[in-house]
Amino acid sequence: MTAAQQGFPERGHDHAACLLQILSNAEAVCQQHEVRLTPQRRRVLEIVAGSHSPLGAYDILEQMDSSGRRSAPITVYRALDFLIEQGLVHRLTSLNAFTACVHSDSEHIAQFLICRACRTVAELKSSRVAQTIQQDAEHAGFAVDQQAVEVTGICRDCGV
Amino acid sequence: MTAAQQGFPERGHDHAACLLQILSNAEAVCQQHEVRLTPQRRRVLEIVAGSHSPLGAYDILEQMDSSGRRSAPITVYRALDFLIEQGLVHRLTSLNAFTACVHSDSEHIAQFLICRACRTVAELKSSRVAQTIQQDAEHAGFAVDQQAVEVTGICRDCGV
DNA sequence: TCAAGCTATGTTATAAAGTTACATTATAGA
DNA sequence: TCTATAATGTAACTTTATAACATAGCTTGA
Repeated sequence: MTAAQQGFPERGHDHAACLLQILSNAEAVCQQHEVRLTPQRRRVLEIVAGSHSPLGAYDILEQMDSSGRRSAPITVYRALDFLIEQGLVHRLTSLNAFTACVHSDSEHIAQFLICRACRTVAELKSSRVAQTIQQDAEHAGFAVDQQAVEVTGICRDCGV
Repeated sequence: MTAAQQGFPERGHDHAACLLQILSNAEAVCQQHEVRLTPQRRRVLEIVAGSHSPLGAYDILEQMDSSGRRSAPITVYRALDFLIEQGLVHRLTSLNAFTACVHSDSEHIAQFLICRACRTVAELKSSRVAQTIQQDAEHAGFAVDQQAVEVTGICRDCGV
């Protein structure tokens, strides 16, 4: 398991390596799902994965125009929709921002820890949390589809 | 405990009564906190509490202009900020919408069950969920400030 | 191989959600 | 009643997201 896969990334870890891993994983996932990781979608994933803090759609858009030509917002949103569908990117509703999934090699329900000091986001991936929500919701007669758990606070590196 | 206080509201329950309860509770809370529940803030709370499904800021805005004069969005956002601060209203980030708190007489961390069929929202108010998140986050070295748990699915009334 | 159908992208305009900055009015306490 | 603070008004604007329709690009089977 690499640094990126568990809790907060270590400061100064080899991010180029973890980016490569995310991309090669994405290739595999798309092949398995029989969908196309087009250059555009790949580019958006690269940009999102290149940042430890979540990016807004318009932040991504800015980084898209390499050749001076500006893409339209819809282009980014379409790519993001695709990536989210494949489980390669998560949307953080409380921030209106997007972050690359670093566990996409295995099924899971993620929770997000958002540090309000350094803006870094980690996936908690606690099955206890997921199960507790599932059970308590069920007990209230509610059939769960989707869980969105976003926790704001201060990460280890920023706290003291 | 009234219908509004536990799980999903019963269909056809006396909503006028539970609205009154929310408002009288709001009066009490504001008195206790030594803050002012002005007519404007009270009006916004009334509108939000009058709907079982969460309302967007602009939905509230529409219902504000009684005398034909239209208020500016900022008016609604300011009132909402106040109400959220006092714990009288919650914001559902995944919907960009607002809902009146039906438990504001006691401190709690809420989770939200959002029915995607009838759009109704219930507060789960599970301390197990809150504690599990707290513990697992702590274990990852994360100091929690705020939890946002929004669960989408199908409520008892809509599921068969 | 080429045409038909589907998938992806381009283009333009617009909707929806939220904020900034500054002026004015109301309220409470000295 | 004066003053400081809190609340509201007003206008413009930013940010986030989607709609509608046109074009291009793959792919698959006759």
